[in-house]
Amino acid sequence: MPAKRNTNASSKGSTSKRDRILDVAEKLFAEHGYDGVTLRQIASGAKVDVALASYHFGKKLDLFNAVFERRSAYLNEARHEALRRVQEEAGTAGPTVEQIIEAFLRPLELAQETGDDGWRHYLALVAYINNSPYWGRRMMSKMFDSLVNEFIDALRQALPGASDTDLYWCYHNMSGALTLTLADTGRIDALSGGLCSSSDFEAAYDHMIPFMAAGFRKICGS
Amino acid sequence: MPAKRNTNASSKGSTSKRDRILDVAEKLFAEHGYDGVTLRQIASGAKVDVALASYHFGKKLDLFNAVFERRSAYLNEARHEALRRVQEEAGTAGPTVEQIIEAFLRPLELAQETGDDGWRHYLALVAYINNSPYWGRRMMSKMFDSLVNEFIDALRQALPGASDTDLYWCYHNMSGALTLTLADTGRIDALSGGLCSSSDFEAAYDHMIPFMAAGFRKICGS
DNA sequence: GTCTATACCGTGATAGAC
DNA sequence: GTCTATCACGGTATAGAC
Repeated sequence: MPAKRNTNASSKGSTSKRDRILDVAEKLFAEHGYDGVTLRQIASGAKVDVALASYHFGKKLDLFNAVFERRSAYLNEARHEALRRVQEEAGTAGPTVEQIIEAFLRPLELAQETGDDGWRHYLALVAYINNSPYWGRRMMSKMFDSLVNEFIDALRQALPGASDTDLYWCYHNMSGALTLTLADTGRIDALSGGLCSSSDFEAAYDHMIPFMAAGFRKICGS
Repeated sequence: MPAKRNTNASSKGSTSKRDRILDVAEKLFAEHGYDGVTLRQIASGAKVDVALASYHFGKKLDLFNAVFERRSAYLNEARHEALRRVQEEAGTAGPTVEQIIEAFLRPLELAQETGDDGWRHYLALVAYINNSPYWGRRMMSKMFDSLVNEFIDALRQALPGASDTDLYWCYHNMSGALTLTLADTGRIDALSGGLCSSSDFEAAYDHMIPFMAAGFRKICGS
């Protein structure tokens, strides 16, 4: 799951300055939030002049939006496609809850494991935004509501008789667990005394998918 | 679940300036994060001079820590007590997964519903910190690991044969869902077209508790 | 001890010269 | 595209009022 341009961190010399600004901004915004990062830190990390970020993107907020939007189309497409595939395979019966959740989540794991750190940082940034009362309200719906509602539609079909409020609350639970996974805070490492690692995305999703499916069935099952 | 001093927002005139600083800082840090708030905004909101925060708390970071710590002892005690109570009621058989999770989560709902906005803001701040790669690493363990491990011990007993890695990953899922609930971002409101509200904490926990119990049983069940 | 006024000095975003 | 200047704002120290 590569981005369109070369976003491999190991080849910084060959990426355009514009892309380097986006890469560094992505990483820093993900770790420190919007206000925790200065344009000077971004410029310094990208080895460009302070003013170049403004030249390419305008205001700091515009750069923030540019980072958030850069990978969104690709990601939405990958998840949409994953859902379409399980629906096609399942035929008229429709896919199971597990299959739908798998289609919702696995593309994220794949992105995190491409070896392109950019995807890890990007998804940590999505986690930051989704969990923020300030940014979440402003930025999540435009970018993700359409895709999420596709999945909720599929779940509604797989769980006949489920009320919409139950479906949305179950989605909320899944979204929260996913958000904390994307944030990759190292918390589970400390809590478990090193037994688990928040960077072990395979383990995270392997546990998340059946866990969430069971939760959905419990609340929304017939 | 009142704080020791008067933290009712409606009686600002009667609270000490020191407490007003904590109250305003709590609210602003929860919404905008550490770097998104200036001492001047806090002072202005509390209707005190800029220098007073430094006088009482020292550096900005010390104020941040003071806010984070102010309600933690009370909260940990309430949750510890809730666990102790279900354990006592259950006797030697030990409490069920549902009872343990209920003890873990309900005290938070109660705090959010006291009518004291301070508790809502405080818990949103905990959500901000827990989901932050930067702050989560630095602040969560010291404050919450001891309590969380009590609950994990109880769950280990209620789910004999469960591996510790499974238990920790299940806890991670629950913690993520809880974190997003505490953050109170209004996301579910927009997504559901107003059908659900992230401020409807009763609905949130009523859906969360059986959902999480089912997830734990699925992953850790015998 | 509690609190305010003010000053200091570094740093931030951004505009404009080149 | 780059460099520099600007000017507001940030955290914090200090002096002293009550």
